[in-house]
Amino acid sequence: MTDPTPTDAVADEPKLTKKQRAILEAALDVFSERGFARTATSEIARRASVAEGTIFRTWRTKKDLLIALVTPVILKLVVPYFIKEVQGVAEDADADLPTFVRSLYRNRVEHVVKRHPRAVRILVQEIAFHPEIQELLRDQAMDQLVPHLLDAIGRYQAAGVIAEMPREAALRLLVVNFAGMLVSGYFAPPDKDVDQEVELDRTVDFVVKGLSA
Amino acid sequence: MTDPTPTDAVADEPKLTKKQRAILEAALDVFSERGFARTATSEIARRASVAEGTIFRTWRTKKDLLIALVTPVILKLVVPYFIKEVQGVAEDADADLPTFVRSLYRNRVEHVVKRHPRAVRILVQEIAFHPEIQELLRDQAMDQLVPHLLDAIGRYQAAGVIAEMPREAALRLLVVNFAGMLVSGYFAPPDKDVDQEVELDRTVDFVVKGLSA
Amino acid sequence: MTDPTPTDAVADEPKLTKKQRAILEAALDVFSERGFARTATSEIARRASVAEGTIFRTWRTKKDLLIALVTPVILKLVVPYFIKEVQGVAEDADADLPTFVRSLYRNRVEHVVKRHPRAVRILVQEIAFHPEIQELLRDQAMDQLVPHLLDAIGRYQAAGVIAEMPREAALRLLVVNFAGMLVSGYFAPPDKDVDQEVELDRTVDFVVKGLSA
Amino acid sequence: MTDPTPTDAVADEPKLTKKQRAILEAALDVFSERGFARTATSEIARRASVAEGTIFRTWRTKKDLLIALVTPVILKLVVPYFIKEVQGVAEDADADLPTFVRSLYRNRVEHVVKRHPRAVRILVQEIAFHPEIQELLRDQAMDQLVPHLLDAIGRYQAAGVIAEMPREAALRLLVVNFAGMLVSGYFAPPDKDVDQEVELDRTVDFVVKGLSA
DNA sequence: GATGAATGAGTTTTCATTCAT
DNA sequence: CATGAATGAAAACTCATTCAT
Repeated sequence: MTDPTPTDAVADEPKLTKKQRAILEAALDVFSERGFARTATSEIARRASVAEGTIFRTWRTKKDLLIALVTPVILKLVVPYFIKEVQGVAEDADADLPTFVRSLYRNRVEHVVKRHPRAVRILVQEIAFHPEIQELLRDQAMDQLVPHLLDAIGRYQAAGVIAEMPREAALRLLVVNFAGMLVSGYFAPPDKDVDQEVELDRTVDFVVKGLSA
Repeated sequence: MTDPTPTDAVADEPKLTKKQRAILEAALDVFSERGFARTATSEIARRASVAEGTIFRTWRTKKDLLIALVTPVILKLVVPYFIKEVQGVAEDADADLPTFVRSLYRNRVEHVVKRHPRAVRILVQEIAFHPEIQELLRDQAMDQLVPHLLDAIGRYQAAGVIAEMPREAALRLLVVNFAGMLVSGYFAPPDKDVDQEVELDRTVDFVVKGLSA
Repeated sequence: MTDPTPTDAVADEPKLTKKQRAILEAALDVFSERGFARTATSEIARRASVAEGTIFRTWRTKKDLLIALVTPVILKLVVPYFIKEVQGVAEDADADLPTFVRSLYRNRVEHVVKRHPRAVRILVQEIAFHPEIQELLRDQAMDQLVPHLLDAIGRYQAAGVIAEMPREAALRLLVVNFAGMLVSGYFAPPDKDVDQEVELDRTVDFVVKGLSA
Repeated sequence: MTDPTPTDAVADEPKLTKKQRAILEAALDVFSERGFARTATSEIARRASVAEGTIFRTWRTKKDLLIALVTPVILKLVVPYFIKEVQGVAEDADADLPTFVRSLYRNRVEHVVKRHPRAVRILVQEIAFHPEIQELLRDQAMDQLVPHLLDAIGRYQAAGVIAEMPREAALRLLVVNFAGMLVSGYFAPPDKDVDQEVELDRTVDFVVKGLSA
């Protein structure tokens, strides 16, 4: 909405020179295309039209560059839009499950995945190999987002809308189907929004029915 | 059940010397731990207690070794046990959806994922970067498995057991939740089978309800 | 005695801005700690709280900075206090050897080594690799100090106080034991002046006896 | 005497290929000429007529190469010939001080410094900057050689041959003048053995007189 | 004068692959 | 078949120096 060109928000970062921004932008491209380990810093420099040494003035190692790309996405994945949703549900006891799930999914998709598709891809690919990133995600996402979602699930179970099962199990199903929606986006060519809208509806419908008591 | 030591079936391969087997076994370990691109062939040689050059007598390049690891899993993912299931359904029109989904999931889990966990992990990580593997998966899995599954889905829709939606959409939901089950296994510590059994039941239940008309 | 804070006399240099002084001071630290070749100019800038480029406004190269540090010490090592001593001996034929050696050692120690310990250390470490510095030392020290000392030794030999041997050999023994005194100061912890005083006496005694006829 | 070509005993090392030996030999040259930090591994490779990567197959880092050069010298500096000397003195209470000092100096010179001049030079230059080497020298030399020498000094003091002073002070004078002898060898061109023989005699004479009661 | 971003040549190190033994 | 020393191309990173602001 604010940003009409859905792009990885390299532009967000403050106090970066043009060249530094170009480096981030290039790294985003190459890391997501070829993977972190397969990418040479010389390639990044080439694409950013920058001397190779320039990269290392700002980021001391190649890995620092990776983390600089991935950290803002992790933060955005969780923090800003989240509060409203769950609080909305918390305050409005009537908010029904489909609305909750749809707004949860849609916000993540619109604010994170559509804007930072390359960074999300890098995150998914590299998280298995970088303890620092795992930690970051755990600290940020797990300790912030997860408790709130578990609470919400608990409330829906109390209201008889979600079937009896460990709340963690329900959360897993919720998350997996969200991830599946995204991943299918990677495989399918990035065509019309219509499709994605329909896909969103269908997935929400599926999840709500699947969880129902 | 059949195989008491659930291990990646390096042993299955015929006509391999001890050293070759050791190399495959070591590569399986290291590739799955550190990723293909991050793994040095010298490390594989070290773990296999083999000279560095020995690897290249059997596999001309490092990539050949990767493909040698991943190919059998792709084949096993699809071919042998599959036929019965879907044919069973095909012949027995009464076979209900829960039974179908459960047997589908369970077979995959037991015959592929439990036996070849490292190879599956490598496959998931590397498929994005290796056209050869993508092609292999497409040729084998997609052209074999997918049509059968789409047929089955179509039959269930005709019988009113699965809601109206593109069969591909239903397939995606089916697959994503299967994958989600596995992935959660990677994160959670590999504890008791009971849990996994319960998880399987729950997932099957969820999927069946979610797909229901 | 004259200078209560025994420090490398960066402060002596005239016409230097605060920043320039800070740079010299920082370079003195780092060069003596890590050696010239191992020291990055950026590290000097950091320690001097100065921009990286600032160093090169005053000294065109890193090597110029080294020479700027080392030159004054070389000059002080020789010129100012020396005249009196040897001239005293020259005029006062009665001056005995112990007094001569003691005053020679003490002056060097007090006026050079105590005040410029880091610069002396740098000089010792780097002289082997920089022809410019060797030349400087030869021009200044060798051509000034050495002839005077050889003369004095000759006089003591004529007076029968120093044994027959080439004057250069006697000079070497004199210098080596002076250097040894200093070097042992580097190894031992820098404790009380008393010790050093005793060490001085002992070394003088040793040298005088050793040289005696 | 035993070894007609006084060379750094790279040849001593067992189980090294020709190329590995060439690398050590080249490193010995370049390190001693230009200093460790100023030497590029590419230069070593060039002089050894070897690919740069070859260096790192045997020594994991440039520093490992340095230590490989310096370690044997440290060991030889202390261990093998030492026993006889001091034990000779221990058993033969009549052994006079000049004989002891001369044999001590001569053995070190002949077995270490003449054979490993470049390695000794490297050792002297680099020891200040490498804790590993300091430790090695402390462990080997200090804990082995020093106590024995202090004992010997004590005995000579008891016999009234060495003046009263802390035994450590006498040791320092002994060592410093030994080192001075060597160092002067570095400055003077390496000419005839005769000179060095005379120099040795003179230094021994000087030290013995200097230490005398 | 001062700054610090930028450079690019150079440095150490890695590693898949080859090949003589 | 197996070995492991050797290669060389490429990788990540360093750093003295320049120059626009």
